Amino acid sequence: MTCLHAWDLSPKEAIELQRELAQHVQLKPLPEHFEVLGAADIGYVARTNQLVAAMLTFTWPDLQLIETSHVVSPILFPYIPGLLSFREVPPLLEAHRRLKRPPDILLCDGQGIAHPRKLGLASHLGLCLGIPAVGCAKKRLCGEHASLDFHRGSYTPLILREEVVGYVFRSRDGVKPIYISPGHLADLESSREIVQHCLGRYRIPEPLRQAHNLATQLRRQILSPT
DNA sequence: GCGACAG
DNA sequence: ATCTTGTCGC
Repeated sequence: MTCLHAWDLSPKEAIELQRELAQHVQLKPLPEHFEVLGAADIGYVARTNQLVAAMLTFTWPDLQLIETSHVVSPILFPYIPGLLSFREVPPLLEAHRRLKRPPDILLCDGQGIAHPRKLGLASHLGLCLGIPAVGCAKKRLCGEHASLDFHRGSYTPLILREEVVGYVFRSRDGVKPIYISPGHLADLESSREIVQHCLGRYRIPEPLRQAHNLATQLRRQILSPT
């Protein structure tokens, strides 16, 4: 496919690339059996203008931590809503490369196909790595949905242009919902199920919460010796 | 033109 | 994303 690894792009070129890459996203049920689940998150170091990419892996289905990897890198692309992946995918690819045992499925902190051009961070990253990826965002980027029941476990479709692109999911009683959408080699139901399986005591699924914790911890490490 | 807008 | 204390509610 066209320039899967093109990162030095103008916003206009990035949008065109998204339209091209979106045609290669495959929606299908996640594999029923696999061994390693990965979780990816990014932290921002304002003073040095750097990103901290963290990737953790866990055993499936018991979610015991296997290993962690991270990379600190300069920011090569600004944050523009809809173009997040061009900022975060490069460092995440490097963090992935540093793992001894790469994950079979990846959970990402951001949207999958619940994106204006059907190519959110999880889709882009999944395509680059050639593995199943699921998007789990804390905020809505696009799409509309009905009101959501108050209780943990309830969900409602996220609809974009007449199409269901994800689920708005209540991970704990009364908390703000999370936005689940398939990234690549995943579908709506299996994406929702895998996230549901990863729920712990907090709003954010445990693997992603731990990835965020590591990124945050590393970020402080960079800021403190100053 | 106005409002919305992942991290 | 990150800056930040107390505070309301389950």
